[in-house]
Amino acid sequence: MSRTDERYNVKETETKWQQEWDRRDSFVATVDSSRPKYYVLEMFPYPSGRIHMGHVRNYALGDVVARYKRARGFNVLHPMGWDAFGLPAENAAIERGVHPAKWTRENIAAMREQLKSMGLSYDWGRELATCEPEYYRHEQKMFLDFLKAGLVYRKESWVNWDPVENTVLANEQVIDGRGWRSGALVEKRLLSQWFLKITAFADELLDSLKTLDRWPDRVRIMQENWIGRSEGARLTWNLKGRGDQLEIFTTRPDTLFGAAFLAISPNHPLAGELAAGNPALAEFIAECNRMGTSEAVVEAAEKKGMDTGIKALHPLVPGWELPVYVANFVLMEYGSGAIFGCPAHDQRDLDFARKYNLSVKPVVLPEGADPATFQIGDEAYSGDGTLFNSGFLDGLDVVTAKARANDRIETDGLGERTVNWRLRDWGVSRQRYWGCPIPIIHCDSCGPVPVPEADLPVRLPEDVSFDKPGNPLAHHPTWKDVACPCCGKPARRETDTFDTFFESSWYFARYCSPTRDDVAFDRAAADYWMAVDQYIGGIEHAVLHLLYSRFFTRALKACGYLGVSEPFAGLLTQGMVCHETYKDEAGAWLYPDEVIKAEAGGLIHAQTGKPVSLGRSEKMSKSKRNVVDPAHIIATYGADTARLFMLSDSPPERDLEWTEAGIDGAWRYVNRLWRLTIIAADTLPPPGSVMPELGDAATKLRRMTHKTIAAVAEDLDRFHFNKAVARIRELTNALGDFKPAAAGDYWVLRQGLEAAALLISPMMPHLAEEMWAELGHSVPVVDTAWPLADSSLLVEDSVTIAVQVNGKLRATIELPKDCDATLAEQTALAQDAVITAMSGKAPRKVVVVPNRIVNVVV
RNA sequence: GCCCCGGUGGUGAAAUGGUAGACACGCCUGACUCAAAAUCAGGUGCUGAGAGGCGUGCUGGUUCGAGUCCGGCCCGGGGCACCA
Repeated sequence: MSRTDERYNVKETETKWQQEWDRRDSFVATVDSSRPKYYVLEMFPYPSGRIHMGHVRNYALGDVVARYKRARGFNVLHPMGWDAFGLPAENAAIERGVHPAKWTRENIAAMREQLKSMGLSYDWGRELATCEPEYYRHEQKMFLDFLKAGLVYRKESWVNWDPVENTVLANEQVIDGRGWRSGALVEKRLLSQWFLKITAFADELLDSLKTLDRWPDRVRIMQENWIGRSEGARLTWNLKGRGDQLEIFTTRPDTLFGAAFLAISPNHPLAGELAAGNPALAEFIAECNRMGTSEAVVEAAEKKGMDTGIKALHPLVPGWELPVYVANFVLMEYGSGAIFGCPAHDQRDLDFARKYNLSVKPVVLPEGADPATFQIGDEAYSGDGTLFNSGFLDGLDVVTAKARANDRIETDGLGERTVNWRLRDWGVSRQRYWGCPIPIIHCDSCGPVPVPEADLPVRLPEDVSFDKPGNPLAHHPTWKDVACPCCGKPARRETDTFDTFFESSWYFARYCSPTRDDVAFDRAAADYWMAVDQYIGGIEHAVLHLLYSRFFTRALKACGYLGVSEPFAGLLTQGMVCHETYKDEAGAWLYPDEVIKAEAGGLIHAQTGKPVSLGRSEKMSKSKRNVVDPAHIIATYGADTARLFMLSDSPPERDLEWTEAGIDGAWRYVNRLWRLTIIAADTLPPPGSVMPELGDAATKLRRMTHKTIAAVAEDLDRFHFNKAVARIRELTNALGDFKPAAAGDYWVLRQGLEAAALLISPMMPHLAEEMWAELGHSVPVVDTAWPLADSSLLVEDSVTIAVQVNGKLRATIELPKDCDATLAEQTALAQDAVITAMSGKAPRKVVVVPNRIVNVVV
């Protein structure tokens, strides 16, 4: 059998190199202050049972960065672990009777094996799982330290309550206002819960966004909007016939003379008080409270209100009385839970005013409008203009009017300027079992008391049952019974656990010293490795996870744990992996491998032969069955093929469409590179031999090789992985077309193949190793430096310049690089096509952009 | 509802305001083969016989020149604080 008939044995090759990297400890990271460090991190997975294509994409991206930086001489830290607490484990326990701990640990074991088959360059010695006491003991300590530092407090807050299951529901478990399992109408309930003072860092979290110059702009904008700093005023209104007052927050004090009503949140204390003597109002508030706690639901609901009958007295105009409404769109969490409405200049207020027949008085006149006739129709006017109908504010622009109104509010003692934040403190209590126990003991005499540090960790008991609804920790027979650490009397443990965002807010730092039992972080290791140089994960985490981590890092710094403020210096957000959807005649979703193409065209069911309808491409999800199992793809085509496809077609930020054709194409490329290598291997001069004299074709190929080396590095530096792959494919095509004859040809061919192997190695590490070995190298790619381009081979001496007439392309001309503009202009004007297009007219203007374009304007 | 992002050939996509469609998939034609697969060679935005014309979701603007910048809209996606 000739070598050209040899098949690339994927399984054998991939296993062989994975074992070899393992044997060499290639990816074990150690602190080495003599080398520049580079910390690459992909968002760790929730151990749901099997890896999905989203994981494959995320980890393929991370591995390219890790291997590339490694080859470029960085001391790379690239760890992996498990975000192992969470609701799905409890759902599995309820639905299938498996203990969350068992379910989670088995899932981790299965997924670890799947990840290992991908050939990722992880330092597996640093693996962690957040559900183990060795991990969560440290966050219990952190919580107690935050408590000491004044960053923790307790307050009442609303939860979704399922009255049938007697359980708190997550927002995703509330569907159309009903519990997902019970179907019962959900109620809001107040519970006493623990909060972290993220708002103490609001200013800093906002300002520091500016320093995160390697984050996508859109993520920074989203965080900025989420934090939501707004300048305005607190303003007190007297209530007619009552001794008390109502405090509102407004960002538009300039529109005070256009006020039509006041509105308070259904959860405002005043609303509660009034409801006591007003059954209709009580029912309205109850209706609002049936909406659940989700802001999306509240905001999307029809805007409704109810007049309380109370009148508020306008603070600037004596005798002016305004109605006070309870309105479902006013959030108790924002500002003071009360607003004034100016319908003319706020769309939501306008809709409300039209609905309840309230007056609409414009007070800001757009430029050019006539004050005598200007009216508000269906659209509120929120732009700039000149104040009118506004007493002492008349004639001012909006910015000045705001300042003047605020001055008046302050001098008259009606209120004061204030900065309000949309950001709310982080409620971390969860009434769940599968999470980290909150290290607090409740004593009737002493109140909430921290668990003494010597008693940490508070371990999650594993002998629990899920037979009864509610939190198993709460009805465990003995676990919660303890003596009060202060007074020794019988007391109860806190049965709430932490929000699982708690664990993911510091795991990145734990990787620096994952085996230290005594402390969360070895300070020297954390100082060396932190911050994460490149963090990679889904855009869905743009706000919450990333903001909590930024806050947590600051809180840890304040408590002396760490030296950095920002955890992630660089961020890459990847798009989703999508697939077409299929339905059978009955409308049931079908898996892609149940569907085949019919000979007559169209799609049919593989078994039944019945027609299948094709739906649009959507994010892969179990519920729609449009999933492809990575394990199956890796077993069939190998990890390199799967990785290449993930990287080659779409840019990382964009959604990726998974197709059979795409994976086939990647597979063919793997074989093509392999064949190219083995056919040539025996004919080439030995590695490292001196360059012979080169002919024209060889010189051309050599230039292309060097250009590719330069371009790929540039593409990888900017995470343009798809372009890097395209360039390597171009080089591959050139190598395939090249017919070597002279000694120099073979030398250049070797150089080209070696470059191809090294350049593709971050994407397809196994194939690259195999090619490299075939080319006669004994030191593996993993220990070989990244190739460098010879810059003298990158410059061209001539360029193709486009010639336009009135912006339309009419010709292209070949000219020496950086040639004189006059030469470019004259050559352009001499072109037949240009002369024709000018149809005898004289050029009015000629725009010459050196080395690019000549545009003749006639 | 609010915030953010995206929309370019049959498909995934390239393109510092400067030749739209690099690279690939698919398809078509040919070579090899008894045949198929694989492989190799050529073609492939739409339209037109051709010269040419038209083309980056729609619409208006800025510019010598717009996929790229600005305004308005349509469609799709992410997030909205207890999914992770």
